[in-house]
Amino acid sequence: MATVREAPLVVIVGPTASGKTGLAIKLAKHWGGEIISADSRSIYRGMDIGTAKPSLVEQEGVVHFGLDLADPDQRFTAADFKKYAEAKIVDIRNREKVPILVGGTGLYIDGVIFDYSFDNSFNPELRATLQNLSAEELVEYCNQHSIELPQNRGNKRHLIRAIEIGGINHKRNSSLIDNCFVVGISPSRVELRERARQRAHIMFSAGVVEETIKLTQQFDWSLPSMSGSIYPIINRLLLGEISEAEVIELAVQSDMRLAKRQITWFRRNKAILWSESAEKGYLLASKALQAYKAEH
RNA sequence: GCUGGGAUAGUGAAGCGGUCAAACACGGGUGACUGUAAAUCAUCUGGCUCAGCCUUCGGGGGUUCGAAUCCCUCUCCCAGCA
Repeated sequence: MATVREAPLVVIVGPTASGKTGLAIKLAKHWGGEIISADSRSIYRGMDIGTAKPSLVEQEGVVHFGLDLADPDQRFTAADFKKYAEAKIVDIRNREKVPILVGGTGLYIDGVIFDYSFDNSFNPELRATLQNLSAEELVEYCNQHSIELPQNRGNKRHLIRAIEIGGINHKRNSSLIDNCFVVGISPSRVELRERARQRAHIMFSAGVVEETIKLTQQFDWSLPSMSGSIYPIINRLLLGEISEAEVIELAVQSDMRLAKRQITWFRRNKAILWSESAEKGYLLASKALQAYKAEH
């Protein structure tokens, strides 16, 4: 019987506005943990309020990694995140703390916990050229070059990626990495909607509009980092197209759609221990950590 | 009170005698997605005992083989005149 020397990797997943962040901080404070955020938007510097990034005050003194890793005009990928997170996990464990990976970006999470082998080819010129072709033409291209097609033939982005790597990446693991457990928070849709609405209001009083203005002065809307989040919606307010009340509605709507995609992604993961609330998720994670601590 | 315009599925909006359960957009559901992923895409969206059937196009009544589409009437909206 090999004894577990290292702390387990606690993973917390769930849709946006499910209360993951608060739960992770509570866990970290109680069990001596440090947090690694797995959120494809919180990695950007200067995008704080609009991405619901926990402020220093909200972090309650808990060490947070995964925040402010790149500028909005820098390229940062799931593979970059994987490398970064793995290093941090080692680092945290070396200091005998509990690593807590928390986030809603499924690809980031799975990259780490299923040890994805990302294909490192990246060809910006090819992408730019291919971008001018229609989905049908891209499918035709794949057929001519006998490149395996992605599931959705209407998805240009996936089609271009398939051409770039010469097919579909089939290196899949179905089992989790060792010494790791995953807790999923899945509140009801009504509750999520309510939380999203409250959050949108808070963003306004915290100054998202000012933050958006600052971002628009520095960055182009065509950047990947500038898509999604609440920023494009606020921009419509700045352009006088919609009112603040409409911004709230649209923000809630886009959050709910995001939540749906996140839930769909995570549902595939059979290893997740689901809880309908952050409170229950806390209990679940604590139980597992208790077992680990007992061995020490 | 008179004269014109209008009432269509969750919302907006086409249709203007048959091929209409009714275009399209939005909203909503489901799903895909291993180096853009808060992205990108697919699919469904009146009901049902679902290759068929049933109930819909403000209400009621007609015309017609056949109406959301034509006529009459009622109700409610909007514009102009009183």
